Amino acid sequence: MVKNELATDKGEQTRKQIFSSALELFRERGFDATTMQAIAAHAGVVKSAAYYYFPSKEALIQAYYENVQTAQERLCGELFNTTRDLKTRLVTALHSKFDLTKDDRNLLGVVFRYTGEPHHPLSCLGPGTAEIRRRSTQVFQDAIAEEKLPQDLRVLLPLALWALQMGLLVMFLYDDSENQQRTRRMADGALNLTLKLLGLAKLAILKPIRKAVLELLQQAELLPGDAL
Amino acid sequence: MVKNELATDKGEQTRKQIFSSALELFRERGFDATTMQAIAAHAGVVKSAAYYYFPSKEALIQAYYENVQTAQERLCGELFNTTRDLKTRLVTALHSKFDLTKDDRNLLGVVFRYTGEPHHPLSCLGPGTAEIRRRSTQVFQDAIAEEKLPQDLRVLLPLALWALQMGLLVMFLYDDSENQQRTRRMADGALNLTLKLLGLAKLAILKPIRKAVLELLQQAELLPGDAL
DNA sequence: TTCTAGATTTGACCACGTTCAAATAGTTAT
DNA sequence: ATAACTATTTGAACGTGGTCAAATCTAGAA
Repeated sequence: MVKNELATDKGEQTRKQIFSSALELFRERGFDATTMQAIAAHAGVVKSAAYYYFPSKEALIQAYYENVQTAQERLCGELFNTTRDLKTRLVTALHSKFDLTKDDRNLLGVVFRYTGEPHHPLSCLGPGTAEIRRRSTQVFQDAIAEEKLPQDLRVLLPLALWALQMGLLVMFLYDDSENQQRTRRMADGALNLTLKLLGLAKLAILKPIRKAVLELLQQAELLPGDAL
Repeated sequence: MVKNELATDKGEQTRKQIFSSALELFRERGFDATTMQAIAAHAGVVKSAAYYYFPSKEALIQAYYENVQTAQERLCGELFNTTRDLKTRLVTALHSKFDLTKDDRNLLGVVFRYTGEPHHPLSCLGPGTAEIRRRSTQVFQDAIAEEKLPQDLRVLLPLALWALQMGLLVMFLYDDSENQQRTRRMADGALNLTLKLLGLAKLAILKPIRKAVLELLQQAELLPGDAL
């Protein structure tokens, strides 16, 4: 995302210093209460050095989220190699993101800051974040890869699951129940429901519904490329 | 929301001046490019006067959104008095918000800025905005008021429609099609689908699904008070 | 070694959102 | 009219995110 092009070894070190200082301070004091000056000082550099590596304070959060995504891919990748059970796969896909971020909910919230501003480079639905969105969706695509499914569902499901995850993530941020049990139960419930509906999807009576949904999403340009 | 308690007449005038100056400049230059200094100057006061009436720059957007909400309530209220047709009512409820904000999409986006930060006073899902959320939901409650519906749906539907509206609003912000046709078609399609599903809801085979959904939302504390 | 081009680091600086204590205007009671 | 109290207005100041041109460092070529 930022300065990930080839950099000098020393540069890479500095970048890591700044990043981990930022994380530490964000966790300790919260995002807004942490100044770039403090981050830089903690990393042993001057403020403008931080801006050499990260274009903005929020970009540090973006980098954090990319790390989380990478970790999720690793976790899920391992599990997908060892079990073929669809439900286990999906449950893991969802819960892994919760597990990875449960202690950083205040950081995570910042990811959503520019949701409503399409032109902002960090808009979580904008073109600037398309790649990480693709990766996020890919996890679900991998999760259902082994299933026998009609082609349309093969496209639709990962998208729907990604959307579900986004929604649950917001819920996760607001969830004040112990260890966010509420959100986790919701995730499980939503998955069960999805699987149940998946079983029902072939029913004749639901055929027109399913077709209608698909057409709707198609004309909304939500299906193929990266409209959203 | 802000300083709506009794104020002097002159104070009220000043407040209006500042608010309309803000709107004008936001529309002209965009939210971020407009400085509080500029707003105040345009309103003929000094910068800190603006802060006497609005606690932050974003609070001006909040005030804008409240105005939109009020306008929607008026529009829908009128229509609900003249037609009993459910679809017309729901279509109006959705489209009115689009119509009212179509020229202010860049302003509208700011409303979502603190979606991921529950403790921020302007978090669009937080306690600080509960009242406007209630009003927003009330419109849909009014829209379906005349229908014969089981009690659970009477609670569930307005909530679902409010959520639909929020989702569509985000889509609306990203929609670069002429006059946001795409989002509008999506809204109509989603409504059709909802009505179709409503017709199907009594079907025996769907009974367990419906029950499952309800239980899920219940345990997520999404139904009654203002958990979210 | 010296030169050069690029990567990195620096400190000075700016713009803007926000705060605040003090000044002023308005209103009400005596 | 005066005093007392509140609502409003003001200007000065602060902190922070971000920019920039210049300085320094690094590594390879001559």
